[in-house]
Amino acid sequence: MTTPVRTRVAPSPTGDPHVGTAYVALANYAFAKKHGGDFLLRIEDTDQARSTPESERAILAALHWAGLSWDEGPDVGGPHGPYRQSERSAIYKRYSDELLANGHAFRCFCTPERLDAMRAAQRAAGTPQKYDGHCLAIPPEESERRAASGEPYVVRMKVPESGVCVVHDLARGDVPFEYATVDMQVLLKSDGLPTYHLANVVDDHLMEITHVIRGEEWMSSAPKHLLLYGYLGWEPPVLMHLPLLRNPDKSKLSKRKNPTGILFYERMGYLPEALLNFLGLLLAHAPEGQEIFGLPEFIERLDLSKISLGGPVFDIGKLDWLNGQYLRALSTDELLARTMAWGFERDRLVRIAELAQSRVERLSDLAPAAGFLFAGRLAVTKESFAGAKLGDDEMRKALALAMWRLDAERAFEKETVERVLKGVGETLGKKFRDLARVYYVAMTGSPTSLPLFDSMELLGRDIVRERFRVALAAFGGVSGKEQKEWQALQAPDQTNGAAA
RNA sequence: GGCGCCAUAGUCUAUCGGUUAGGACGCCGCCCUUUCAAGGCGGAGAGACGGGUUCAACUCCCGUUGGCGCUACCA
Repeated sequence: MTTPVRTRVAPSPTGDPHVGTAYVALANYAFAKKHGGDFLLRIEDTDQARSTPESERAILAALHWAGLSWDEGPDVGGPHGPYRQSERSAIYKRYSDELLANGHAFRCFCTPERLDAMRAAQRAAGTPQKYDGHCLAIPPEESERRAASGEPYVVRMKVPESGVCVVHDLARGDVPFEYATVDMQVLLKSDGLPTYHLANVVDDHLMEITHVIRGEEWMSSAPKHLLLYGYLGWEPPVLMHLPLLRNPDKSKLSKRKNPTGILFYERMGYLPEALLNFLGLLLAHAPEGQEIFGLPEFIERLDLSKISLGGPVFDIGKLDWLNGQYLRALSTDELLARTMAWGFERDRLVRIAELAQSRVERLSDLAPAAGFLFAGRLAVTKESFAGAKLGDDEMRKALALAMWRLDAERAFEKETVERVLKGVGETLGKKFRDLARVYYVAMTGSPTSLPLFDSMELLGRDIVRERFRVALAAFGGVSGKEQKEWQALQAPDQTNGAAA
């Protein structure tokens, strides 16, 4: 081993921490450790519109909760920083300029409208959809002049017109791609920030990443990346594409069909070591039995070149079994300590007691009244909703809109919940009073319970989302068509005072 | 549509030319047990299809079908 192995996970902070991120992180972490190398975490926040600091914090916290740690990263620092791409703009610009100067890239002044029209025409003609090279013909001087005059442009990479790019994948072997099918990817957006492709290649090189282990969705951009390494005169890392986690119906794991948030599993009461073990099972399987193992053993048995390439279904049933095994292996003291830390902290108990106090007549009433706050999924059926003043479709709509709109909120305090739920009432033209019963049943399992908004805050976003999903499923779910129609329903205007 | 990846039971997988195709989850049954779990024991259940290559194919090759991904100034 001449150069030390270095791997990384590079999440984009655009949403809730995803189990897929933990899966990729685990593979990278274990691979690096197996070879005595370093694992680092980099934040890919070049999408200004969608990236948020809250999401970044949540992702780091969730990965730490899962039991993963990194040698370098935005929170722990390191010699190759900064580890947040938004803080590295000048670096990308420099290489973009170099590519421009070398003639490996060119400025493209095409408007979004022209590109749309171009794609529409290509679709109609049935030809491959890719950039047509319109701005390739612009002479360098003119390109310079137009850029200097302030005309908006992007930088695109050039791609050979013919020939084949062979991608060496650690698990799949050689995968050939015709250059003719590779698009002239945008490297630098008109806002001056890089796209994933440029930032990724530059950072992986500068951070001395030796093995890029990432999701299979990147497979088809590998030729672009390899081309960039070549243009920049750099040695490309070893590539390895991991199969994607799937829903039970084999589609790519999505939160519409499944809980995908790491924090959901935490709130459901899964142990991090069980979740990691479960993910590890999808990456390295023991020939004979022995499915329960910790990180050290996992590192030892991992062999990415032998990984099973079919996308594995994220089988929650198996996770349940595994988690049960871990729970039973705990001493009673440990089990109790873990349970207390998980959902019975004193502060939380105090809040619950405050909510319940006016509703109890005996001390024995308290635990039953608050039970739903300590449960995971509720056993609600369509019958649970009987007695509401709304029709089935109205209830489904009320449930679905609340779920989607809550998803879109950054915060999850009771005020947020109240505003959103009441807003749904306005949208539907219903008194919130009539909607409330539906929400009570979905959230607490009963039409009468502790105050709704406080309870939802206490439950937390992940459990709330799952309860909405379960309630909706009890009604048969929402069709794709309905989803489109309903999401188009105007949310109450924030300017009309509701937010004040 | 184009390009690419993938294909063993419902699910996760072992096998790397010669096996009664092994294990785990789930399911079913039995045992244990005041119930229910847990635990123990047992059972049902798989090589997508069609061609090759070979003495021999789940395993290698080709095709078909199916699933998935990519096809953005998102990652």
